[in-house]
Amino acid sequence: MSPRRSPETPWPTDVELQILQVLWQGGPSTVREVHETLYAGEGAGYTTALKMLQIMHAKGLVERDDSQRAHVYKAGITKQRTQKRYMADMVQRLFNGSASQMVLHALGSHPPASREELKEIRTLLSKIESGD
Amino acid sequence: MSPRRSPETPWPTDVELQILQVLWQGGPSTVREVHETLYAGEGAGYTTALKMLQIMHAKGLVERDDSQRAHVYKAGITKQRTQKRYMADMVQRLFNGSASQMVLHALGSHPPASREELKEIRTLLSKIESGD
DNA sequence: GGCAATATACGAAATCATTCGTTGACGGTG
DNA sequence: CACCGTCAACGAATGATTTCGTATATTGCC
Repeated sequence: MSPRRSPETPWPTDVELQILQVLWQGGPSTVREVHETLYAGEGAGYTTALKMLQIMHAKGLVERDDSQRAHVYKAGITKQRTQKRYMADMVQRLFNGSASQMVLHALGSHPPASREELKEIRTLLSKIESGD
Repeated sequence: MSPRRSPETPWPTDVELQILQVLWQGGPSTVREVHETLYAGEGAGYTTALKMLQIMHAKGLVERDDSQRAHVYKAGITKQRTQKRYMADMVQRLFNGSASQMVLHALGSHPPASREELKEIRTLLSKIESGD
């Protein structure tokens, strides 16, 4: 009956997050594509990317289509959900659970560049203020 | 000429961050105090806390007064600066450098509880809008 | 069929974070 | 002085992450 309780994917590590970014950005990709995008020329070798994707598959962080010879991997968790998860964790661990404190920090350190962004934030604030 | 380039402290790990929280919260503390606060009854043993503080001292994450038998440790980095650093990193790695996107996420997932917080955010927005 | 290119799979090394056990020093109390 | 509790120091075990080398399978092509 509960709406959608995923089996709780583990936290992506740093490298895993980089790979997820590639998949979020470029969509389902082969190992080669991920490797080219992430380590173009420099960086880790092909088998490293392969191993990482295999590990991530075992963890449920990516899904795999192995119907072709070159398996195709796609993100197993959405960018949205991951962002939310990291945010919640950071709020808890670093801002004593106060999202507002974090927002103030964010706006103070990295003020929004565009007028549209400011407007978006104001709109959301109003929505919250009016009781959602 | 550059204003104040600290020798770039390494990122605190999870456990290290917990310890820093204790020091930020309770001020300079002995190993015993940190241990009691963090692992009261449950959790890691005393020597683990000691070892962690020694490691953190070697990394420059904490400072130490060893003039007494029970050494006194205090945070070597401020909470403010650490918050800012984590934020910047997260914005870069998870929000494509857009702080606004992160703010929207934060406000969407964890709306501010109090009216004061909302007001604070609005005030900061105005300040930003008026060209700082 | 045999070869070259490209793929997956697997195991192992290197590094780091975390935890603990043990040792030796210090300090107060009887 | 001898004892007991507390302390710092150190080394080592464990587990996770990341990297790579090697083995093996598949495909297309001559």
